[in-house]
Amino acid sequence: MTPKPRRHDAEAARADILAAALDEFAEHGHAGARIDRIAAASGMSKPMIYSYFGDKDGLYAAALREAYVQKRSGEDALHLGDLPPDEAIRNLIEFTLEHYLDRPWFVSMLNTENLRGGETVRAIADMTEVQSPMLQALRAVLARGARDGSFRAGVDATDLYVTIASLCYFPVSNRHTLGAVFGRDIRDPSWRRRRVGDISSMVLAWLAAPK
Amino acid sequence: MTPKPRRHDAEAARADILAAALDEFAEHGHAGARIDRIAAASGMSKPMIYSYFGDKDGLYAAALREAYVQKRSGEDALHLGDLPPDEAIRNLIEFTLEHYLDRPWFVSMLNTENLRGGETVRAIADMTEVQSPMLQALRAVLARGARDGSFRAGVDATDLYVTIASLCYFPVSNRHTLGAVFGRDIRDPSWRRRRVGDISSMVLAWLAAPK
Amino acid sequence: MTPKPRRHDAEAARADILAAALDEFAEHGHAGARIDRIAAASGMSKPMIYSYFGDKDGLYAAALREAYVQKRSGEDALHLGDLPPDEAIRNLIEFTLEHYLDRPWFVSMLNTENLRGGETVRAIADMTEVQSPMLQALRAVLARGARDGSFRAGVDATDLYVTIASLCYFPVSNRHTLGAVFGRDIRDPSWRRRRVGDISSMVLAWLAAPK
Amino acid sequence: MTPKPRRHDAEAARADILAAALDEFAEHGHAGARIDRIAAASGMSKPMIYSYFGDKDGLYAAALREAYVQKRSGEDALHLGDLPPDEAIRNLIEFTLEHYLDRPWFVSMLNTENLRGGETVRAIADMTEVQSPMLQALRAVLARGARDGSFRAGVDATDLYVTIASLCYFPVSNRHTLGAVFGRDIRDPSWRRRRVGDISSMVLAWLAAPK
DNA sequence: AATGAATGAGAATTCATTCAT
DNA sequence: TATGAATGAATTCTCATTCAT
Repeated sequence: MTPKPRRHDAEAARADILAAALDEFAEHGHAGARIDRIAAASGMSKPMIYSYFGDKDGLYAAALREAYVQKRSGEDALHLGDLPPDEAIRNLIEFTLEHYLDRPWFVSMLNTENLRGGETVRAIADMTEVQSPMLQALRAVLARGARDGSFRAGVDATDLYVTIASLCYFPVSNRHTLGAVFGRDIRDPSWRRRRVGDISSMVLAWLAAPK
Repeated sequence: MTPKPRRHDAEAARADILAAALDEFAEHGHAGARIDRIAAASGMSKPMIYSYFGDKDGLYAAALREAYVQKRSGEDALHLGDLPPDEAIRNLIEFTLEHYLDRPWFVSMLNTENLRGGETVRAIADMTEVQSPMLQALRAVLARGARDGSFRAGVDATDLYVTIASLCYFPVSNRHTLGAVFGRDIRDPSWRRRRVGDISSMVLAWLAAPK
Repeated sequence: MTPKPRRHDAEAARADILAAALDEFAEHGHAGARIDRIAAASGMSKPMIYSYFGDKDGLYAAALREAYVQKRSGEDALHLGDLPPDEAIRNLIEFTLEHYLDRPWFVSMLNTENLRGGETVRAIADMTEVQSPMLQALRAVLARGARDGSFRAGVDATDLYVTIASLCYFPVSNRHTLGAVFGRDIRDPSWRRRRVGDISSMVLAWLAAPK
Repeated sequence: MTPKPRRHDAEAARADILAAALDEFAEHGHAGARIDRIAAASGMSKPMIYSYFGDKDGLYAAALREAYVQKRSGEDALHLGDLPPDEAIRNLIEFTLEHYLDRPWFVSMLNTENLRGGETVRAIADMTEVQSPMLQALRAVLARGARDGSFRAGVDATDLYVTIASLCYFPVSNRHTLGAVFGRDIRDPSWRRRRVGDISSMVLAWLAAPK
């Protein structure tokens, strides 16, 4: 009768819960998410969840944060600094769209949080920090592009980031309404390919144009 | 306390309920919306709401439809056909952004519906029809532009619409997360002005470019 | 513009409502009955119903009374006094079973009222009176039978009535549970025919037996 | 006021709820039953009830089933096989009447279910099975009686069962209307005694008669 | 330490009944 | 007067959260 080996692995438990929470909040929104389902999906008991995350809002905040963290780690892997300016932009665009498409919970979490008025992002102290490396990298790319003449000067990195995000986000975020109203779905590979091309050329033209 | 006098006007009642519902669903999402609050805000009793709209889902569907209908009536008022092609595009962009900004419930309703997987838009039979006049108008504008040389040929109207919507939607839809993460808010008039300019020039450049 | 001829026929309206109420209460019981459905089925507006019958309980009481009244008028038509004793009994049995089967609301109303503890029958002042003609007729039949030797003396009319009612009521009242549990249904003509025979012979044997 | 201590015993909780439900449904019918009252009577919270039984219908079905199960366990205890045929019948009659009288919820549940059209019994898969032991026992008794000459041959066990049930059920089921209309109540001991005698002699005469 | 069992505080929905025209 | 419109007061059912073992 050896005692059942305890899975003293608090880290893994936390991660399991978080993953399940991300899915649940993304799929149902904040109000629609169910702690019961998160427990079932993560294989943890509800009291465990509460002991790790305090309450539903705490869990939600952790999930939201996790979404940002994962996005950032993807962006880090791009190594924009190693590429020629226009290729860096093209890669960023492609990565952004892929990321949105492959991780539906990211877009959904942002939607959910914005629906809620941003209460929670604002409360997560270090959010700005999570994004700043990307902005810095972008700034460097813009500077290099300006220097080598491929971009005009004076482009704001945040504006650029917002532009790219806008063009990639909307067709993913709104894919259901677009599908119903226009019969268009970003997941259709041919439209998607064309769209990536259009977005890239649009953004690069805008960066190039001697306004 | 004298009891509130009962008004007998079905049409007005329906409209009041719908307006309140639009606000409520937009502000809290589908699951977070409360019939109680809609009743209070519209000045109607809950049973009336149920008698007019069946159930929460029915009310939600009516509100979503109403959002689209109002958008369309704004688009109709643009009379794109009466303007030179590039001005038509500029006007459409400005209108789109204004509309999103002035009627926060529109963007929120779309977000909510997409969060829900589009179940409801798909069920509203005539949704495609609501949008088609805009597409036809755009097609005409594109044709005129191609004829007079200001636009290249072969641009798809839906692509154009999606592009404009993307660029206008994201900064509004995501204003809270953008605010927290980048300190940028579309409602800041100066950024907004610059943004409209950027969007217009970007779109027009893309339409003009002999790809 | 001749004025729309008013249907000054309060009697007919009352009767329509009552018929609909009988069906509704019988089919759904007291708590399950819906005034809305009664209004729809009778073609009368709800305020009309209230003005005629006061409230739901008033309507229920009226419907219950109506059920008894109709039963009695059927019994009156039997003219038991004109038949030889054993034939009178046989006719009564047959009539009772037919009546139960053909007017499902009768059995259902009795069930409903008993489920409610008889509160309402007790409140309907003249209920005893409704039944007494039948009892008197039965008493006469029993007396004639005793005199001509076909029945034993000393049989109580109420006991006889209860016996007959018991045997006819149960297979109708409980037809659904009997159907599910025994696969027996009184509406199957062959079982029904046999059953009437069995009941008759059982009752007559019991009346005949010099105990 | 100290909070009620929570008991942790699923089995007992289920049983308590079921007992309370049986009383409630029997006393008020399906539509008239109140989950609130069942919760109060059983000392459980409403959510527990829902977690054990799903919804009101589920609870009702469980209660109905329980009524049948308890009846059957009473029947099993009769050991009809150990008694001379006529005594077996007499015992069954007495048991049946007693059971109906002592457990008012049994008759009421059957009434309620029949009022509802038997929807639920039909859905309870194994209902037929619950009754078949009784039928088999009766068949054996009839066979023995036929063999030893006390009963005629060819009597159908189901018919016999229905006959006995009819005679015992009606005065109990309809005790309130009978009381109001005839002033007769089965709970009056002297009538009851006479009635049991009458029923027994009637049934035995019917079984004996060489038709 | 883990978790099955439990619940308070809502939330959607219904229905007998009454206004107000 | 007749009735479409309206609602107070339940009622069923849910869900985040906490016991108690």
